[in-house]
Amino acid sequence: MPAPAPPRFALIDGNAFYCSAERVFDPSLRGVPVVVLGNGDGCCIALSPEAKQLGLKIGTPIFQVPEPIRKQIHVRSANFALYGDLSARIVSLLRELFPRVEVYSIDENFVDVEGLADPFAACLEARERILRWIGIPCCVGLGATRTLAKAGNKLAKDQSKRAVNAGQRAVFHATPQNIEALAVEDVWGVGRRFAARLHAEGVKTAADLAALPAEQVRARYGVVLARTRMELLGLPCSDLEPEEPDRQQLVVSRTFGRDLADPSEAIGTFSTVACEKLRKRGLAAGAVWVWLDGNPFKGETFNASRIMPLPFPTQDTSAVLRAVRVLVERIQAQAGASRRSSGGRVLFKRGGVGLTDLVGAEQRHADLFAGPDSKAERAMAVLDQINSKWGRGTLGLGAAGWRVGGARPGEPQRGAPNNRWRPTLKALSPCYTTKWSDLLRVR
DNA sequence: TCTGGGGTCCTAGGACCC
DNA sequence: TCTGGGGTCCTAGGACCC
Repeated sequence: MPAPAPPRFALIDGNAFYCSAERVFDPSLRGVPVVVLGNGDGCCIALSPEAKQLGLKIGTPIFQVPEPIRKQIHVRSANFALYGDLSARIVSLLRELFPRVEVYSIDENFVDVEGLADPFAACLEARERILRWIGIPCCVGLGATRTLAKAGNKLAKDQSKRAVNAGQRAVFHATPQNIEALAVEDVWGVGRRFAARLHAEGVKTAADLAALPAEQVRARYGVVLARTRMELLGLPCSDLEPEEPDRQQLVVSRTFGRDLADPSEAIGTFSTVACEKLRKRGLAAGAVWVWLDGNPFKGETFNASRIMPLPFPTQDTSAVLRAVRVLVERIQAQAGASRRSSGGRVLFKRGGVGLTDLVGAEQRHADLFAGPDSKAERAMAVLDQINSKWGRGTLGLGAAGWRVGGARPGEPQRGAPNNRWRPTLKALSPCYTTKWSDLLRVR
């Protein structure tokens, strides 16, 4: 058998990242089952190993967890400001150690290990530093392709779980010859649908997928999976992308705290947040869309979306809000019409705003009639400055001046009084690293 | 009572144009 | 009334990712 190709890529991934992040500043959470809940304290979105051992699954609504189990777990509301900050610290640490780093997600980074004398040792060292300096335990996968590095990462997680010497075993070099232990559904690029079809064909492991004829994969599953198969064989079809590509769209959506007959305030707030993100990235939106869904858990299957092109790509919240108001009214009219015969009305459970046809704000060509409205956009810049200094929601527009960020228990609700659509968070940890008021006190 | 949020890419089919 | 090929753009739907 030929010697496996040396690894070119490594994937460094924080273990149960949100749970580990909560543990960094709260030692009482270490060694005990920790669960982090998503929007409105709805579903479990992260589980510590101890929580997984209790049989909890990602995505389970917390109210479905049996009471005896719930008594044993420590629950936190998702605190993305904290997680994002710790993630950025990991990235800057990695940039000191490796020539190229691709930020793949909040808890995963690909790095370039090509040409290193001892890639395995380099990754072990990176893992050790992240653990010691930032406090997040990681696993590392190495491979000749990004797909193999991903596979190695999963195998490293599996073997370090059982190992006595967890540090050493948290790094795994995956090769086309040693991936038979990886279930095909755990291959990067194989989701639920493909996994079911592959199983039906008798393809159970990553090695089985790699062994399928190329044409067969191409014909039955498309080019994406065909590339995945190539990468499992050690033939690279993709490289690192150290530069973040320009966004194509920007979405803000939520499940409402309760069912709403009139979701316009909530949608207005999402629009405000979306526009803040837009300006932060130096982008302008050429079109706006809105969608609203009923509550499928109560048998309400209504859902609809509407899009509106803007006369000129804009960064101006008030221009977006004007479009959004029309779109919401149109969807409400459609919902009303669909219920007129039955005499009922539609209650909405979930909705969102999308900004699309994004362009760089500086790349827009001036248009005498359509804009940009530079006066309005300067006003937006001032608004952003004030909100970044005093906190999101300090200042807003009349049509949407209510608060979005997670208020903690006891914190007064700023903004419009009628914001009951927003779920309250019961167990939000302090923003230890991003808010002066939440700095840890040592005494 | 309470059921996550934010993205990308590919493909097929239709409209439209030459 | 019948008859063509080829290109592009757009959209909707389906698959995937974290």
